Amino acid sequence: MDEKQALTAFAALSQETRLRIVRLLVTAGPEGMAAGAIGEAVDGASSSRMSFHLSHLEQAGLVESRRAGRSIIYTAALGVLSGLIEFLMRDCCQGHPEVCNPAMAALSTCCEPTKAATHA
Amino acid sequence: MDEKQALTAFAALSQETRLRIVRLLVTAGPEGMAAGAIGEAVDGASSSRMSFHLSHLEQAGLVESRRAGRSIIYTAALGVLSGLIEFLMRDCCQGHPEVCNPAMAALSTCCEPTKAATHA
DNA sequence: TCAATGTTTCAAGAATCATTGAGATGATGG
DNA sequence: CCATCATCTCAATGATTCTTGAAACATTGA
Repeated sequence: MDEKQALTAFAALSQETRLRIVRLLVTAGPEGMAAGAIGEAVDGASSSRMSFHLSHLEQAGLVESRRAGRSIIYTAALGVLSGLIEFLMRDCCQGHPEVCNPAMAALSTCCEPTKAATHA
Repeated sequence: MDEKQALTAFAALSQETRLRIVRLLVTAGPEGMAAGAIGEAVDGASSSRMSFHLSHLEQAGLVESRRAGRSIIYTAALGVLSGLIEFLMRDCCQGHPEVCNPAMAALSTCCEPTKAATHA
């Protein structure tokens, strides 16, 4: 994740509808959701508006799509999301563990403390 | 950190000059940097442009300012930054440790594995 | 092949955001 | 008090982004 990708990802996440889409898709897991279902769940938004935001997110690399019959199924790109977190943290932690440590504490509320993590 | 704050923070970080300012200030640490010095370091930008971006960042809560003589010194708001990371992670990890674990590994490159972190 | 369904594409208009330059404000030293 | 320095504010302009509605495209079932 370089600066340019991070910029694009931040821009994608800085819009209410898109942020909600991403959150929804992350919780939806690997099966993902059809564009229409996302629209209903998120906003009651028109199909063209949803399509606009979904393709914006796809350009930014935050979601992926596949066709299933007439529907197009979107899934969250978990790898890119964690890359963004990494980017933020790498930048923020340089000699300032007071940034990382609260983040680490937050992580431990949903992941087992992976103390096996190797120093890259 | 609620959705609205996160949205504002993402918007603030989605602009090249502002993202660079934040990175610069984080590495500058608690002493911070004067507006003029930030401008030179980041961009060679005009003073009014710098002021625009700095106050945008301040509104978003990502930086703080204090006056010192004629200069105004800006510092990164580390707490808000880690709050944003937390927000991203809380949302992204729900039942999907494949998002958190790489982030955790990344963290461990700059922070000691804080396995003492308590489950909130 | 036809009609229906789910989604995308396109063009136009409204809204928001970034940059510029001029001028205002506030602090300092002589 | 005046000149200077550092920064901010404001209004105008240009650029980008979001929304809307109409039309196109792709897939399915009859």
